[in-house]
Amino acid sequence: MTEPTPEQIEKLAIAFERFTRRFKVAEAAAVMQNALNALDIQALLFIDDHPECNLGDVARHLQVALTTMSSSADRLVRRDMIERHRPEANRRSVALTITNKGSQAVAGYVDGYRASCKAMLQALDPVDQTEFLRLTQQISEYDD
Amino acid sequence: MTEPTPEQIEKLAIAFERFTRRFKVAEAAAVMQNALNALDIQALLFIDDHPECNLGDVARHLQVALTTMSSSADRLVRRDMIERHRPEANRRSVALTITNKGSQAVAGYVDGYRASCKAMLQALDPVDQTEFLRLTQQISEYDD
DNA sequence: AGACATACTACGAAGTTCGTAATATTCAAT
DNA sequence: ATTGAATATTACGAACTTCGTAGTATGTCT
Repeated sequence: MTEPTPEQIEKLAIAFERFTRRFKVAEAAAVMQNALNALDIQALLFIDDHPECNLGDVARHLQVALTTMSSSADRLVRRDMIERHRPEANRRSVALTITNKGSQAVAGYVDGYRASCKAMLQALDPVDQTEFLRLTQQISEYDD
Repeated sequence: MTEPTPEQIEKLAIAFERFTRRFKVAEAAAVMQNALNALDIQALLFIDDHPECNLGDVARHLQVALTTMSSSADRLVRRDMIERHRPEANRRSVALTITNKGSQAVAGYVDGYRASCKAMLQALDPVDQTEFLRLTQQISEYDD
């Protein structure tokens, strides 16, 4: 692994700052659409991916206090996005599952995210598209 | 300008999700360090880039209500990160300038951001580094 | 059964956002 | 020079979010 030059890092920082703005805008739009805040959306995405997970799991993943997650769950339940229920196996915990309405919200968010990804790829010609994809994957798999 | 395939989009979405997490963590760390919230940090970055700017400029750029920006400026002034003063040219407005302490906070944030960029580039060999940089710049310049 | 750990909820304090209204200043006519 | 409208910000308060403390219910271990 060779050290990237400061100039390269600088250029990447500028470019990255610019194209991640697109994603922030997309996320903000998703927030507006369902009147959910950023935390609640992230929680919903996690619950969608981890059915029957409990509050502690989500709080740990999102690095917020347990009570904060409890409030978030309250809001999501109130909006019919998720359901709480006590599993017989361990009745101290709550199992969180997504509802149809919650799934739709997730789908909406994911669509927005994909649209941003698509817009990025469309800036490139086909050869560069596959090249960019390869490099991006390599970076995402490289765990320091 | 060819349509990317759904598979490509899907793969990019997954990879992108993963490597942007690094930036979120870096930003969260910056927030912790100075006990500033995300809005205040973004405001500080803008003020650093636009000395003598006024509240409206910042509010418009960050897409928040003017009153929200006023509160943010209160907090930044209270923490000695910026200074407000009334320019003689137009005494209705306030000119915002960064202080030494504010500059240090910006430098800390920028360092964190660059470190993330560097970590990304280090996942690639030198040839791919320049290639990735080229593609990233091309995307950031497209449709702006 | 008792002691302790686990998983969550209730409540309240502190902080953030933003709408409404008020203030100060500038500009443009009259 | 004065009035009126436009501009730029601040004061205030309502609604909401986060999180710490304390409490409840359940599980585990001896």
